[in-house]
Amino acid sequence: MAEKASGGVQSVERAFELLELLAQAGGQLTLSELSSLTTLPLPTIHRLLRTLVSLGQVRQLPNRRYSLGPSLIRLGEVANKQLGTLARPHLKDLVDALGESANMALLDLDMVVYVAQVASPHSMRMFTEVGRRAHTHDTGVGKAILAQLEPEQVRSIVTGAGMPTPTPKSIGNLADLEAELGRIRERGYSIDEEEQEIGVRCLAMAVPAAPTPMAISVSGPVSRVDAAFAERAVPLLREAARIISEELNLAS
Amino acid sequence: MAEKASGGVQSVERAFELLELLAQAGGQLTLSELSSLTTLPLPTIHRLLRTLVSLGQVRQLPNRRYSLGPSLIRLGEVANKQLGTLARPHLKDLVDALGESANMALLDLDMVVYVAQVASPHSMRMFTEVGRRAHTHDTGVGKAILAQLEPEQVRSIVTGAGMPTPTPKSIGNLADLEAELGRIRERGYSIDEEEQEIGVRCLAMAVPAAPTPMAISVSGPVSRVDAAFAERAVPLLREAARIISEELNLAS
DNA sequence: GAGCTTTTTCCGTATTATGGACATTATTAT
DNA sequence: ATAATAATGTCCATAATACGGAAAAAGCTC
Repeated sequence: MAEKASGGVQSVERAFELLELLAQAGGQLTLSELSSLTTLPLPTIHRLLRTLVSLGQVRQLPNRRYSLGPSLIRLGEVANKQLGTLARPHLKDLVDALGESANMALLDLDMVVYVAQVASPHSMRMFTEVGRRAHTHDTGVGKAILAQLEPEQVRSIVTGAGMPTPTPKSIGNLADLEAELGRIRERGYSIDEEEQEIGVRCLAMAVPAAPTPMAISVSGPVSRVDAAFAERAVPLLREAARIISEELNLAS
Repeated sequence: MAEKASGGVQSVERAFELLELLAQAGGQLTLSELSSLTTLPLPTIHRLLRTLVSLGQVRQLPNRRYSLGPSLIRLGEVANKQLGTLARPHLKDLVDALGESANMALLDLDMVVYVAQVASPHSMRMFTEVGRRAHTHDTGVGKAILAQLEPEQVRSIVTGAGMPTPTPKSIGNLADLEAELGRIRERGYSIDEEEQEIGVRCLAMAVPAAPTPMAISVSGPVSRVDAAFAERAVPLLREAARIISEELNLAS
């Protein structure tokens, strides 16, 4: 058993390998397709899948294809809440230092979903409901995440979700978006320049080496979130993203 | 190893047992707390958790507590999409038979989230965005789900999420909600009687024996979704819920 | 700093998971 | 409709993994 080098329980590692392959396929795979994507022998794949089916983590369809099962949904939800719990102290640090609302969002298929927010103490402040979904192309967190992905992935995501233009400043086509992502990569952070909502500016940064693409941001009215604010905010965003990354990757 | 009766891979079953315990705890557990909730010996728990930590499915916090890890989020998202895919043909059957929009939602911590919709062919129709979250107390699917839960769970959910009253017909307190849930249990299905939106009525039914609480519904304007409609819709909703339940529980 | 509790590691071995061979089922070609 | 082929599922001897009691290490409380 050649891969016995990680020191973990082999069957558990193999089971999650299969779950990841199903997730990456974005849907369903046959036994043979799984077999072509892994070095595991067919009887081993079959036995592990059968176990996962009996646990509800995988389903076998009438056409014999396998897909991720509904029991993973609740695990994902709780994990999502945990992520918010992890992020909140760091977002609070950002709010304490900068005075504007701080958020965390992660990529959910072809949209971003907000998983944590700490609101600014200002009476006039950005408030983003946790659980709210938004497009990637016209949000700071969305663009920060897209900037980390391969061009084909970016195309697939924005084609899937569409590119509505809620404000005159919204990016509405792929070419402009790709150019903007290039600028984001150079600059190291993204800016939502009133693209989602007139009067609101947002600075965002992806969390490096995250197990699922995610980003953090600070946002507020353009009158406060100006160039001087950006100068103070960017190093703090970078540091918060780094710390979150570190916490996510502890003991791995 | 006394539980070797399921025929599956024991380590995989044990690993998911631990993940479920962490999920049920809603957050974090120590090794000792886990040990008190399972019959597994400490070294076994430790080895399995270490494997899960190395895979990113579990995180160990600086205070040595364990929590669900971020890698489960993406698995949950893909599983969620799969659920929508599974549901859609059955929702379409409902729309074909009844002419009104059909939806599926599931409980996501203390809210419901819509995972699938097939819209009515009418120009005037209910449209619910997939991914949208809503309260449980003022939606048909939410109340159908709550009616399946223990009273303490219901209390916890609606206390956590709050009970806003978007219309004059919305239920705004726990006592009225509990009475309503009693009526739903008797009737076998729930009704959103313009509680979420004036002019809209919704009939919903929980999916029995679902791995995560979920419900399906049909909804439309009160002028069309009347008593005669209900008489036709209820048996079809029940049948669709049964079929979805069956598909979810295949080979388990 | 001592004592107690909890977590982590060790390691001999019992038992499980393995995977090649083969059986069964489904699909495709004729 | 039938035969051939491909894919899936099962069997079982055995290799090697995962097990769990014991002990060591680490953390917490007083």
